[in-house]
Amino acid sequence: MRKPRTSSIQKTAPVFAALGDPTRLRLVAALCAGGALSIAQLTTGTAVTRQAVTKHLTVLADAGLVRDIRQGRERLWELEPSRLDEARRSLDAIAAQWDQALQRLKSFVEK
Amino acid sequence: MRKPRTSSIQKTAPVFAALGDPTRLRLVAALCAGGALSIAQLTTGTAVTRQAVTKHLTVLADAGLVRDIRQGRERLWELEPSRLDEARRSLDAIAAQWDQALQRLKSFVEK
DNA sequence: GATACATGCAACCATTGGGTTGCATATTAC
DNA sequence: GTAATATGCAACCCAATGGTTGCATGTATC
Repeated sequence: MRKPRTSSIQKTAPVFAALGDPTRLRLVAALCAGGALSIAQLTTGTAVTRQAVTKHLTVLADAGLVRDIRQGRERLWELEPSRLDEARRSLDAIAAQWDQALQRLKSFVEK
Repeated sequence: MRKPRTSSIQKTAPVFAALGDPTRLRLVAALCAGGALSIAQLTTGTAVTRQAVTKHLTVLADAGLVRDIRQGRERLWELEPSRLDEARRSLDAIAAQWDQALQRLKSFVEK
């Protein structure tokens, strides 16, 4: 396994940016739990408008985190498994990198 | 261990937002590798201004990811271990949640 | 004390972002 | 066909963001 270079880690910025909003994070959580959901379903119980939800969904889609499937007059949204898995791996990589830094900091304090 | 509720996961949004910028991600990576660095050090080799770097550092600081220590005429920046560890755990939690969703999606396909 | 270095502060600018409202269009359901 | 539902499109608004430049201030250094 190749040590992650800075440049590759930087490619995760868009994913982080997409997740860096409470509303979008809520949408992802809902899709995690609820499978494929329509815009209307994702809107009910929210403080924001349907249009706002739509916008957030397109942002998530641009980051490759979700995908839409047309079904009749509905537009269902679901998680994008491959990209989500990729993002998950990025998180793991960063977590590992942080772990190293934390180790280093800790050993420095104890020195 | 208590199952993560949506509300608790949403608290990680600011951290994601802070990391959702290539420049800031680069700064975090630099601090991961380089320990405590001055603003000037963090600026050299960058396309942006020293002021821009300063702004990004305050954003990271607001998210609790970095901390500054004054040393003479320099202002050194380093990772905030506790908060970083907390963020790391959040990432792990989300990753676990995603794993569940991925499992569910996969088993659905194979059904 | 004068000079160089590291940073702070403030104003300013253009773009993006999150959100809304209003109206048009497709797709069921009756 | 008509009514109801689900969504699309576009314009608009305001606040936040990422960035700059110019100048002031603190701190070493000689």
